[in-house]
Amino acid sequence: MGRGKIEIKRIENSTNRQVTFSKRRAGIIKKAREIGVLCDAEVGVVVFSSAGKLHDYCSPKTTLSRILEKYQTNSGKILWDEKHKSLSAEIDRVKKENDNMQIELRHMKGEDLNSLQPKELISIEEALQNGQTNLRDKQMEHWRMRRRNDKMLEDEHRLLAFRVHQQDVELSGDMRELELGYHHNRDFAAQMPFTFRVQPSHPNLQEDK
Amino acid sequence: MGRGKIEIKRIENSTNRQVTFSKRRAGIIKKAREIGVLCDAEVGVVVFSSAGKLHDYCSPKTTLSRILEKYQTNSGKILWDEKHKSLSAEIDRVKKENDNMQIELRHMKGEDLNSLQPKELISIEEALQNGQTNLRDKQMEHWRMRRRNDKMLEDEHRLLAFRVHQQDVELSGDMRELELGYHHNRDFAAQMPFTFRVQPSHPNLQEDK
DNA sequence: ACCTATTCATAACG
DNA sequence: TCGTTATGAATAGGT
Repeated sequence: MGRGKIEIKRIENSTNRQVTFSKRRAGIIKKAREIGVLCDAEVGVVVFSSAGKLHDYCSPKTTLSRILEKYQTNSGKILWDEKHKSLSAEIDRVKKENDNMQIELRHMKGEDLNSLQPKELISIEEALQNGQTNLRDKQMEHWRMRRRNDKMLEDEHRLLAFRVHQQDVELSGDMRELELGYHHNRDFAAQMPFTFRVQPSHPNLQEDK
Repeated sequence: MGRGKIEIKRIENSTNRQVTFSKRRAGIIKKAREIGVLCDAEVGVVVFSSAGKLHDYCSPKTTLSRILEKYQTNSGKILWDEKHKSLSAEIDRVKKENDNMQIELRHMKGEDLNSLQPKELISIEEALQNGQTNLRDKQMEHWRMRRRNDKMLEDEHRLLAFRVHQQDVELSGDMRELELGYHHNRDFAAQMPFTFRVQPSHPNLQEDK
């Protein structure tokens, strides 16, 4: 049907194939709808284009799930049971993995050791030792980083304190200059060392709490 | 298409309906097959007649199960029955449990510690310490038990050695008694203390090898 | 099931 | 993707 007869074989021209797909898909779904109405049938259609795009139809008053459930009941055939099996197998697999890990974890915590051989105990001991070593390294790292941060903070505080002090002095210098006509070439450097010795726990420089 | 146009509404005549169903069903399935070949598509069709009879088609090189699985993946729609849902939920649950355990286990082994806070590191440290304590207790217990077993074995060996010696003496006594007419009331007790001091590694008392 | 007049679906093209 | 159209396919009604 069409301007020429066509052979039923894969259409190589991709554009043509796509067009034909659209038209025929619409045709099938129309037919499905019609048979549903005319013959009071339940119909479900699922089509994937070669590009993987999904199209489906399902007669009204029902759902694909229900149709498939009915399919399963009526055909008595697999469909879901296969899926059931694979799901169950998956559960078993994961649970087993789970059990093994649980056992290992218990052993690491020093539980359920009664059934173990001395050799096995030794390998656990090694694992624990190893874990502890790694852990301590990490803690040391944290500690160092923290100290470094503290140090930087401390330095920063000193700098800030110095600047604040510098401004104070400058201001009061200006004030006096204004009020009393003082010269402003006072020696700030003389006051620097003092200010520069702010302690880490300087009460006036509280951090976020 | 036919000798007259028909309205798309339920065919009341049951015979007609049945005939039309058969014809159109065949038509749909033919079309499904054709679109599968022409357009390289995957197609699944399920039809129930009003009488409840099942008919289906599925493009070759696949199965309805697989198509439906793909359907579920692509549409996000759920066409699972309750049993599947619960199985899937179970899988998710167990997998999550699994992941958590894996993480804990890694931590115990001193791996993947970078993301942890010092506080968390400390609790892991405690767990490791605890595990080690328990483990050492158990090892100590093994050690003690082994010592105890050795001791018992040793005692048993002494006893056996004594009995063997006793029999030797008894036999040789009998022999002499037979051969030389000796009396058999010799004092075995005098030899007991000596025999009783068999060393643990007594060369003459090899166990099963 | 088969037949066939008729309607429908659609291939090719714009 | 959409509209048109010539043509082959599907099928309603009858046997």
